[in-house]
Amino acid sequence: MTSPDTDPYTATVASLVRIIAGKTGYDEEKIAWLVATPSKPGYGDLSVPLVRFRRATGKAPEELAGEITGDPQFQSLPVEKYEVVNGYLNIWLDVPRIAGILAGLYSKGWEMRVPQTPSPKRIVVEHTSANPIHPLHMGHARNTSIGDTLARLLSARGHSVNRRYYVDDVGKQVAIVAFGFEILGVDPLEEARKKGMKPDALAGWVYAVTHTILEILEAKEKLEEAEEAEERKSIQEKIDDSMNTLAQLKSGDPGGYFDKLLEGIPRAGGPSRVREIMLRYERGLEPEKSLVRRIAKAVLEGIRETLSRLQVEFDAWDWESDLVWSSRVGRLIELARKSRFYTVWKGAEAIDIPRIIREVLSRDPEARARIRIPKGFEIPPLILVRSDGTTLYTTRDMAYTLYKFEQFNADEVVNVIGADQRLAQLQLRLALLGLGFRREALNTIHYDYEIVRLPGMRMSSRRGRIVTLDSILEQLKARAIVEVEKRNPTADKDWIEAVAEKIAVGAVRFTLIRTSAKRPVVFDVKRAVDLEENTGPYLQYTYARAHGILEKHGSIDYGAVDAQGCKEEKRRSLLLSALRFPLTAAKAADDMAPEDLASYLLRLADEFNSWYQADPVIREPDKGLRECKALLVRTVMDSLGHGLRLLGVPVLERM
RNA sequence: GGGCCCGUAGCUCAGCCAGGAUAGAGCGCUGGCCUCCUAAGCCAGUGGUCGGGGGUUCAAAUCCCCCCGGGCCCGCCA
Repeated sequence: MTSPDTDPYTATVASLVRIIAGKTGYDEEKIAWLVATPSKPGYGDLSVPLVRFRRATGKAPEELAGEITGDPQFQSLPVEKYEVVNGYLNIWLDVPRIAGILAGLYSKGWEMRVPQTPSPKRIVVEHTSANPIHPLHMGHARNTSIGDTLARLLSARGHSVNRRYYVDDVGKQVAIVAFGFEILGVDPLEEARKKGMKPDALAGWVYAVTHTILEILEAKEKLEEAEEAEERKSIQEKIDDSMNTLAQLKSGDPGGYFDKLLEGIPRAGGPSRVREIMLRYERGLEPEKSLVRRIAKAVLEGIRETLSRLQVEFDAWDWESDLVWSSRVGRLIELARKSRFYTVWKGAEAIDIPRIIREVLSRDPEARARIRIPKGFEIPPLILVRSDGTTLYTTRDMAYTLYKFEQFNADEVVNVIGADQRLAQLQLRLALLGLGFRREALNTIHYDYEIVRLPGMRMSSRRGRIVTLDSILEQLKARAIVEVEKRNPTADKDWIEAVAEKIAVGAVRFTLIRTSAKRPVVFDVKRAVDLEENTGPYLQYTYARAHGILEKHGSIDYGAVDAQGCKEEKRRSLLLSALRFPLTAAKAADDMAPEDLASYLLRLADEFNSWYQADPVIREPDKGLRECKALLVRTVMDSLGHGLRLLGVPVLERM
């Protein structure tokens, strides 16, 4: 755990933890977290809750404290003093000694980094995977921010990470946009360029209009068949609602498309043509094959452009249709048919999930622990194939899960998918378990996150009622430009714009990462556009401030550092806080909890800003003390910089 | 009906998994700080029956049970 390039604080914690683990038998990782986070200042820099170990060890707090502090290893640690109070062993570190060691490391070109995991794995992180029918909205942005940040954290921790985007081009939604463009008779990429739009934005509109018109046509058919007044009334209400949506969509017509769609959709067969496109595409038949692919590709181009603004990149783009055409899905279905869990349910081919639970899961304690099923929770059989022979999403997703393991020779596959798909993901893992893919089933992790809502409503791409990520970025950027100009009146336009762009990106990514994934967020544009405290830009600003100080100060003379300067209360506390970065980042990676890193960085920035106000660096007359303070700034800056990079928040040297 | 998630200051959220030392930030509100390293900042003040009720424990925001409120899921959709 401790390598020669570990900073002295992290190394000290590691040693102390080892000592305690030896005396108590507790897990090192759990102790590290307890010890390194005293609840309040005044309780030491490290704090050992002795009472907690009483149950396991039977040792009285004073006795255990004596054993720990009497250990020869403990005596060699940079400890200034310690005391036993209220069942705690509170330890004050010898911060000047730590600062001295740190200065020595820096002078030799040392770089701070996240401690490497003792058990590196090969991990696939699949995220975003938005359907290629519309631009990314804030819901996708949460997925993207979480997924990309997880990938960065895991990779920094020493795992091999593979980032994949699943292009879901098989299915009804894509067929609907394709139908729309077929009627318009235009190429989405060319047409979007002509209208000065992004192709995904154009497609999103075409999708919403086509979908709504189809909905109305289908409802009208039902209305004719319906006999009861009650039923007729409810159908009529739905139609009225859709008509309203349609009217709103019409006002966003990029130019002469609306009427063409309105007339063309019924004439071309409406819903039946959509079904036909779907069927023929899944079989890889022309011209539908080229039509659908061309549109999906155009939309992806728009999506990719947005993603690159967010500094998100993928190692692979996996087309769902390729899995079907290459008969991977077919082979999986064949395998299922031979399985003893194959069944027919509601007249369709299916996998008997309840039986897998009874006969496999309940006899496999490890599997039961990894695939947790709520007690009393009924999971229905999983239907594999539609009556018309086309496949279902979950079936294809099973084939895809296996594909991901295979492609990267992965130990673990993390799927960043909304919490609304929990049941489907559970079914998928159980089905894989039943088909004999135990390793894959147990190592597929559904990293679920809650939806993003708009104040008072849920986003709906079917109705074109979404807040696109692009529009949020633009609004943020516009605000940021004003702020940057204010502070840099003489700077040139390009520089200002580039900085504002990074501020916008930082603001979006940070807001989406800082609250835990389990909490539903209401996305308030006004609040998101705020650039003040507790935001990404606040952290960027703090980093830039630290950078500015060091720039003015010039290169640090590490040999001249007066380490005793770090005895002063604010300085010693700030140095230790900054040095908590490696442990914090490692824990955030292991827990897959980016929000923990986010709140650590905010606390560090707060502490730095507070100190900055009170204790001048450059104007410090005493040379040794000045270098000591510069070392402090350097350490804070490194922690902030590394932290921001892990969160995908762009680092700015000036803003 | 069943299941999962959430409920902490007026608002947005940490803390809960691994129970312990006076429950923390930010926004808001009140008052102060730029001849001085970026005021996107700092300082001081304001503000909490930790949804409610039981239980376990020397100790509960944290663990267990019940209830209430909100969201989501239970499709030959994805």
